[in-house]
Amino acid sequence: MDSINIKKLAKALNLSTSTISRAFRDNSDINGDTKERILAKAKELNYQPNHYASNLREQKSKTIAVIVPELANNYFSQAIHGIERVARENGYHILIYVTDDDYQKEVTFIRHLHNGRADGIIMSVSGEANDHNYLNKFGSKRLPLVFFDRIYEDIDTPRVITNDYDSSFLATEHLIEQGCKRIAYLVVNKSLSIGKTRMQGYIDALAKYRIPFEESLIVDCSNSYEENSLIIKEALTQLKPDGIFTSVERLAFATYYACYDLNINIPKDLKVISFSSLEIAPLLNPSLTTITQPAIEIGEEAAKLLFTVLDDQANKNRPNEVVLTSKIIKRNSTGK
Amino acid sequence: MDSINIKKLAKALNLSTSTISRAFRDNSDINGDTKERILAKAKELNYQPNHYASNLREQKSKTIAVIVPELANNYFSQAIHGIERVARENGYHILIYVTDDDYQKEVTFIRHLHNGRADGIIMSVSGEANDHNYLNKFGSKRLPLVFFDRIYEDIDTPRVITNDYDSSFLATEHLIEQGCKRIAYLVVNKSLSIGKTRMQGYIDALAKYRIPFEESLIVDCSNSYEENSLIIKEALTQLKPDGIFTSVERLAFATYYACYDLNINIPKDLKVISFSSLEIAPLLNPSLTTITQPAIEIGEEAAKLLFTVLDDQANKNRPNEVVLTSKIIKRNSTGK
DNA sequence: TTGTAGGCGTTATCAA
DNA sequence: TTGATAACGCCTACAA
Repeated sequence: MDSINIKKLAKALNLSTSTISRAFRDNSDINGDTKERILAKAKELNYQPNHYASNLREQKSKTIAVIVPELANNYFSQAIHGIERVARENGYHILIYVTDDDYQKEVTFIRHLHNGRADGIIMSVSGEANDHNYLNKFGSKRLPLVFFDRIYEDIDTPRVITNDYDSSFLATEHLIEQGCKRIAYLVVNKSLSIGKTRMQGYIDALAKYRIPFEESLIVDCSNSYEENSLIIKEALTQLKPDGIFTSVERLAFATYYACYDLNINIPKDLKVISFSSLEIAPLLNPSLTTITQPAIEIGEEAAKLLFTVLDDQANKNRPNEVVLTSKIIKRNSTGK
Repeated sequence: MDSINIKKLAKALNLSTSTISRAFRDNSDINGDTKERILAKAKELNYQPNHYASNLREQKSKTIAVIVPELANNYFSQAIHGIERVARENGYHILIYVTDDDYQKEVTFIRHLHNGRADGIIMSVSGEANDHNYLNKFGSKRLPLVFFDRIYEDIDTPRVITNDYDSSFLATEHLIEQGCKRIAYLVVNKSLSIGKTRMQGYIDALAKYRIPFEESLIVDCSNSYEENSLIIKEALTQLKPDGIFTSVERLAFATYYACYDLNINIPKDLKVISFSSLEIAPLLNPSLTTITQPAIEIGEEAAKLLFTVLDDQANKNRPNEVVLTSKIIKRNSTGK
């Protein structure tokens, strides 16, 4: 074995391992010269304290795990970017787990992470329709956990969310002001809290303008591109809406494709607004009116919140909920 | 300390720690009943072998590190998705590092990773203009490393790339066939190998059609959105190209924005083709002709290649280079 | 088939 | 200021 470790470095310098160790720690009593000598030699030999040994000894990993439903999505990649930045600044590393919206994977990941691999978890959940109680099974041993965006309301843990209700209300209102009378709401799973909250804004905005709520205009979509394509085309031809509000970005894309195929003109025949973090929304044909969530900032806030908890296990004086504000950006897809 | 470990589990079951350990390993001699009893109790008590202790003992981490220049980019998030999938299937976890195209960060990450934290590295490089030799400093202790997309040609390590030269040649040829006579090539850093390879295809295609190569039509862009906007607008007004070929996705977006501002009609006044993995290229205004790299597959191949190396340190019978094929998808931005 | 014991590389405690 | 030593939790060679 030719790899370098603290013992070899100690021998090379005629010092003890404890002295070497001290050179790498800040608060230790150590002679300045000795420290420099050690660090110089360490650099020369490419020595770095073994991470696993340190972790084992110190019982922490300086690592946080990020669990997301999907990656090929502007929102989540931006959020991860934000998390990565804050983590890095704090000397932490991030592990990425993608559930593909599979509840079982989420459970497996979370269980697994409780083996000391991570000090904390940031998660956007996948299993709202399932049993969340598995998170309580860990009791006091549960890792610090922060939710963002998609959360379990019945689990008591800090969370970063956006003002979805308000945004949905305003989005619906915007469509109404632009002349829409039959507005369909496209959602991936309406029983999920994020779908529900966003839907409530839609319902209440309709009420404000005394537009009767029609159950059939709530279109429940799936995670499959092909299925959604069929569902949306059928909705467009059967329900004949003049406005569409989609709760997630990819349903807006699917709507665009469907309209291209069906020769429906956006915005003349149909106005479209969507939750989306797509940076090139202005380049779409037509440019897409969006409710834009501050994705990077959400990631940053989630990471900061987690670090607050990590720094401060005892003291519970930390916010339990951070609410960020989304912006409606009006573009041509809802023009007159 | 209320946390569970192998000793407590052993005591709870009146067994020795070695027996417990064996229950979690596949190839060990252990009584079937005992094993079941142990696993059941482990589940009950939420016990999992401590990852850091195992790693320390076994000298491997079952973790691979992925280093990319940026995350908010369809290409890289798709590639990571592919890597994640293959890693997961092999029981590996992935750590993500984003360099923001900063060479120094790359060096720091790589150095750091050599402390045992990861068993291997998959990287798309950031520092082609800099000194790559730092990678050789590790000698035989260097972690198994696989490059994808952006590589250092002078470092001997397996790589996954696409047929960039051919694609560029065909892309340029396509523009010529569509009637372009003055084709500008937009690149982020033309001294980088990926820029160079792609540029050579462009140059050779021009030559085939006896179109004189003009140095000024190579437009060197930056990483800043604002700067690029200025550079591209100036190029459009000064050079008056009738075709633009961009070596990376975001330069195509910048070109679109510039054309909107300058009232240049794509494709009538200017035809645009770009390397891009954007799934919604058909939804752009106008729909964008792309050279689409198989990003997810690239990630998968890179991961597979790394696992080949990990499984097979001694035997050098593994491919050193995997070349995947990109597809040109013709859309309206290069229409007549 | 199960148990005992030593060591993976580090750091904290204590003594020098 | 430095050194010796024990311990973090696990795995494996060896013994029983």
